[in-house]
Order: sequence, then structure tokens, then C-alpha cells
Amino acid sequence: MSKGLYDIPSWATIETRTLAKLAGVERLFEPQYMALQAGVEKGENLVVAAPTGSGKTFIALVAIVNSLARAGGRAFYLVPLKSVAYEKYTSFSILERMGLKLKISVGDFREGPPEAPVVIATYEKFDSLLRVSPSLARDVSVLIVDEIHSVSDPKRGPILESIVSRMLASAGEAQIVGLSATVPNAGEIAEWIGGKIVESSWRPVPLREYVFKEYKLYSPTGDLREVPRVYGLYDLDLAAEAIEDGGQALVFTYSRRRAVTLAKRAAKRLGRRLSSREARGYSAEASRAEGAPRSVAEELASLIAAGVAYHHAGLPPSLRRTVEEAFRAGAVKVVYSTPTLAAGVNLPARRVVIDSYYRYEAGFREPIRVAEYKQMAGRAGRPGLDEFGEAIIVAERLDRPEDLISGYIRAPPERVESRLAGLRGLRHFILGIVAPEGEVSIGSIEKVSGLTLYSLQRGLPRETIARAIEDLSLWGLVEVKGRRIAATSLGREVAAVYLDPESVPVFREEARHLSFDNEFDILYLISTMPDMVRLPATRREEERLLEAILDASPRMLSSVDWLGPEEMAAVKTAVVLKLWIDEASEDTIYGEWGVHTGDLLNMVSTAEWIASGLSRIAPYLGLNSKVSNTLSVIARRIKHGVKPELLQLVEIPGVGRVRARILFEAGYRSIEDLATARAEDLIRLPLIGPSTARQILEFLGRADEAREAQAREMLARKGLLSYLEGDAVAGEEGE
DNA sequence: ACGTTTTTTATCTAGACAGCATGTC
DNA sequence: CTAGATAAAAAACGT
Repeated sequence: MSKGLYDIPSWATIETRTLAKLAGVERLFEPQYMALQAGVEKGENLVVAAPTGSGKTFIALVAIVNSLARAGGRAFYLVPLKSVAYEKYTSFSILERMGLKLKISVGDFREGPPEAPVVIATYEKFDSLLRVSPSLARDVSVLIVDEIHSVSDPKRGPILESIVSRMLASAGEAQIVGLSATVPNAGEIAEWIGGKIVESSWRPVPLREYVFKEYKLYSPTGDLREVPRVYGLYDLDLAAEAIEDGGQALVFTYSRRRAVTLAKRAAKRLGRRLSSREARGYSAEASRAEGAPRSVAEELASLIAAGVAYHHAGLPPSLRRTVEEAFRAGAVKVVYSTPTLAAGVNLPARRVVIDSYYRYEAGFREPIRVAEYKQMAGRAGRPGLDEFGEAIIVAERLDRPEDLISGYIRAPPERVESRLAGLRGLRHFILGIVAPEGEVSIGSIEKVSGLTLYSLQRGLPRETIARAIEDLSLWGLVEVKGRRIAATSLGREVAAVYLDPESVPVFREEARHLSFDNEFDILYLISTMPDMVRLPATRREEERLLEAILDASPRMLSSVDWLGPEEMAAVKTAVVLKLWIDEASEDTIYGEWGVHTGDLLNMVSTAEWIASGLSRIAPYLGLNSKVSNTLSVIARRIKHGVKPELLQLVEIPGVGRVRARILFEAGYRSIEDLATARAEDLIRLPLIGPSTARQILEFLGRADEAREAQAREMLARKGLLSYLEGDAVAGEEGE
């Protein structure tokens, strides 16, 4: 099996060799060898276009290690997802062993500008860092851009494109290494970053692709094979076949509900065969999961016990992790997943089934792109465990297998196309150039614009740039002074809080007829902001939503005559946010509005960010300080999900919305009340045990007392325990 | 007339980055 | 627009 494997060349640097040794790399995969030949070690810019699992990450590490040794400076490794950032962070510990400190820098884990030589960050976080300190660009000696082909993503692509272009424009000599999926115009991306191209279709585990129709598997090679029909349900029969052969199956569906129902059915039919001690272990972990409605946790736990699971973004992070771990450990044999698992964390399976190649967009269903198919198919085959991986795309009734073979299996993925020229993207791009510098000439904007992928593919979008500048100027974010453009203080603030520039006119317009004394109106305002994630409202909910408006804001009912789907979604979002800050439980919110924990958390953290962002912007819009204060209180309430009276208690470490309410009802309504509280009384409260009580007391500067109280309590419990272990009758002392 | 079963019709459909300062149940 | 599962409403059925 030495096919496609190369010795580490004799001329490789000592850094590369050390890295290889630490990483346990003895021989090189084809793309890795090609990258060395292309000069990654010497600081050559590079685009590596190769399948997942072909060792692209190692190439990036080679670039980092050599660049830092040669030129000093710092390395940034940019990834599209936070989950990937965490994954890289743990797997890059070998860098620490080479004396390179490692930091992770993503939105939900902040600690000022990261100072370590190697930083893993999301695209947006790096963008934001560059806005705060533009000099950072000159310190960077290597920039790794993971999934660089995502410049063609309509939403986040422009952000990535603007980072890379600004880095290209900065005087520094940073090495840029782009890691890409295989795309037809990888050469063009290489040309954009002024680098060489390394292209390879080498993969560690060979991939076999099929179309499934009427229980037959059609291969592009012309082979045709019947699938044993045991259960009469194709997802089960396909999964069972892979499991029979010692593998695991990953089934991609395009709806959460379908993922859940298929998983339940699978557990029912396969459960007896797949159940194992290990699976029951993970099951127990799932049922203990925090922050999930009990019904969800229990349901998933029972599936996991049967060796089956589902996975989608509505699950709280803890449950997602449990499912991923259980699958990786082999305790769960089949996972039904929405596209959450297609990107992001590395979870390969022997067999990948694409249950439907359609998805819904704007009310219509349309076939997924080839690139999306390739991404899912690429998950097939676990290196070191499977001799091959299988990707199976399920045909619909009227499909001809050969059409799917030519349309997906043989088809090349779509070209990478810049999306920068949208107004939204360009405004963000331009503000990102102007704000950090304070003032800039039209010429320097054109210089950076000339270094974009868009400019390479289509030429300078002069008119759109002009319109974007006009917008920014009209909204008061920049001032145009002849050939120069200056950021206003409002513009700098907007860039710093990282809100979409369009937030300003939206906010300004709403603020005109908003009194800021109605909570619902404020929450609705937040829900209409461009950055907000809105909860889609179903038609069945519309009536209830209108009732809710009538209840919460008669003003709104009279000022708006018609509510479209977007407005309805904003209303639903506001309604749920209102429940949240009125301390409704997650179960209640899930029960009344069907909002899953994962979506709730997502929505809450976004809303908190926007609310606090607006409170920082408000002073620049000539709004009185009351508005700013109101927004900042709302932001804190959203963050913790509490009524105003709990805001003080919730600042205590270990005390969240639930415990704060318990303390409050027990008469501890403020920090002062707690300052004189007896440790024993706190410990006796429900959900507040000795360790939480200790945390509370420590926060109040009563650390000694806290330690003593905890020790006493532990001793007492031990005593009780030995008492119980004797032949005495159990006491009724609960927690 | 009313409860139950069957048929027809309506409805619904994925994901996830960012500020700031530190920790939920 | 090219679907398919399921919930809700309507119709048919039976006592």
C-alpha cells in the first residue's frame, strides 16, 4: 500500500522533520509531497486543492513552523466554524511541543487581542481583530486560510475575501496558504493570492460512489448490484449492510423532523442488534445533558442506547458533542443528520447515504449543488479503519440513475465565484478599510479592491463601490472629502461592534417612532436588525402571533397593516425573546413555540450582541442616554434570560437564571442580602449545593467561611452515608 | 345525534459568524 | 414550478 506515499525529501528543513516526527508522519501523502516541492517551507504562497483527509492540515503546519523559524512574527490559522477552531486547537498541541504557544480566538471566548505566536481564529474574528488594530497585518508572517473556496459563499464569502485582499495589500510579506476542496478553478484562487497551485485528487481511503434506485446500486463504472431487502426500508437496509460489514453509516437528510423520525424507526428495528454496553454509557451521558428539554434528552438517550442517533443544529451543544463522540467511538452505528455534519467536525463513516439531494429555498425545492454533494460524499471512509468508503445518493421515483451519475458523481463541482460585488458585502469591505485607518484616499480603496478575487474575475466594480460609499456616507458612517474618505466616530463604533452598517439606518428609522418604554417593541426592533437570526414562523402560528402583538404592543398593530413572512419571523423572534427575559423555562419555550435549545441559544447570543451593539451606537445617533441605558439593560437581561430584579444576583459566578430566582424567592434579593446569609441556609436551598454556596460566598469575599461550610457539609453527608450504610432506616433528608 | 375511521387538503422543509467580559443547571 | 411526510380538516361510516 505504498501507492501515493513519498519519503520525506532529504532537503526538507529541520523544522519540517521535527514536526513530522511529533505528528507521527513517516511518509508523505501526494499533496504533502507536492507542497514541499512547491516550496511551502520557503514561504511560497500556495493553494492546496485536495480532498479532505489528504493531509492538508499538515501542509499548513509545515508552513507555520518554517515561517515562524525563518521570519519570526505570528501565524494565524483561519477556519470557517468555531467547532473547527476548537478541533484544530486540540490537534495542534504538537506545536506547543515545538515551543510554539497556541491561542484560540473566536467570538464566544474573548480575552483581548490574542498574543500567542500561533492563533486559530474564525474568519470574522480575524476580520474584527484587523479592524481594531490594523498593524496586526504587518505582524502576521503566515496566514492559513482553511476552506478558502468558501469565498464563493454568498453571506460569509465577502468577509473572507476582504481579509485576504487586505492582507495582500498590507506592506508585510506574509505567506498565504489557502486550503481548498477540489474545485475547477483552484488555479484562479492561486493566481489571486499570487501563489502556486498544488492539486491532487489523492485520498487516503478510496471512494466508491453509487446511485440508489429501486433497491439497486448503480455505479459510474456500469456495475449494478442488488441491495438485500431485509427491512424493506431503504435507509435501514443500506445502513444495515454497512454495519454488517463492520462499518458505520451516516445518513444525510434535508429536514430535522425527518432525521428524527428515521432515527426513531431505525432504533426500533435495529435496536436489539446494535445495543451495547458502550452505547448505554453514552446514552446515560445524553440523558444527563444540560440545558436540553427533558423530552429531547431522554428521547435521544434512548436512541443512543440502541446504537442510533440524530444530529441537527437544534440540539444543544452538549448533546451534539455526545452524539459525535458516540459515533466516533463506534458505539453509535447510524447517525441521521442534517447538513450540520457535512461541514465542520471531522466525522467520517464507512457509508454515507444522501437521502435527498433536494433542499428548500425561498419556498421552492431545488437540487443541491455538486460541491455540496461532494462535501457529504467526502465524509465516506474512515482512514485506518475502512478499506474504502461508499457514498450513495438516493434517486427519486422519476429520476434516471444515469442522470444522477452524470449530474453529481461525474460532475465537477461549481467554480469558485466571488460574491463581493453585492452592496452589503462591499459596504462591509469598504468600512473595513476606512475605519481602522481613520482616513483613506479613494486610491487606496481602489488598490485593495484591485487585489480582490472579484477584480481578477470581473474587473473593478467601480459603480457598486461608488454606491456603497454613498450609502455609508448617507448613513453617517463616513465622510467624503474630495478624494479622501474619513470614518466618522459613528463609523468607527459600528466597525468595532461589528454590526452590519445597514443597522444604522434601520435603527435610526425605528427609533423615530419607538418610545423605548415597551419591552416588546425593543425586542422587535432587535429582531428586525440585519444581523439577527430570525425564527421562521409557520402559517399555523400566525394567528397566535397576532394575538401576541395585540397583547404586547397595540401600537405596532395599528402602525403595521400587513405582515409578510419576514415580519412574522421577526414577531415570533421577539415573542420568544420576551418569554426568555420573563424567565420562561426552555421547556415552556420549546413546548409553546417549538423552538429547540440550539436555536434558542443561537438566537439569544445574537440578540444580546445586537442589543449591546445598539446601546453603544445610540449616543452617536443623537438619542438620549435613556435609550442607550434601556438597551444595555435589555442586553444583559437577554444574556441571562432574567427579569430586571435578578440582574444583580446573576453576576455571581455559578448563579444563572434558575438559581438566581431560587435565591430571590428565598429572600436573598441582592448582593447585600447575601453578604449576611448563613452558609447552612444557602446549602439547604434547592439546586444550590455546598459547592455553589461556596462559590457564592467566595464571590462575596467570604472565602474562608465558604471553605469551612463546604467541609462541614461534606463531612455531614459522609456521616449520613455511613449511617445509611449501616442497618438503620433511611432518613428523609433530601438536598 | 354522535363517536370513530377513512379520505382529502393544507402545511412544512439547513446552518451559524460577530462585541464585551467571565462562567449555567 | 419538479416531492413527500404528516397534521388538520372534512367526509364517510357505524351504532
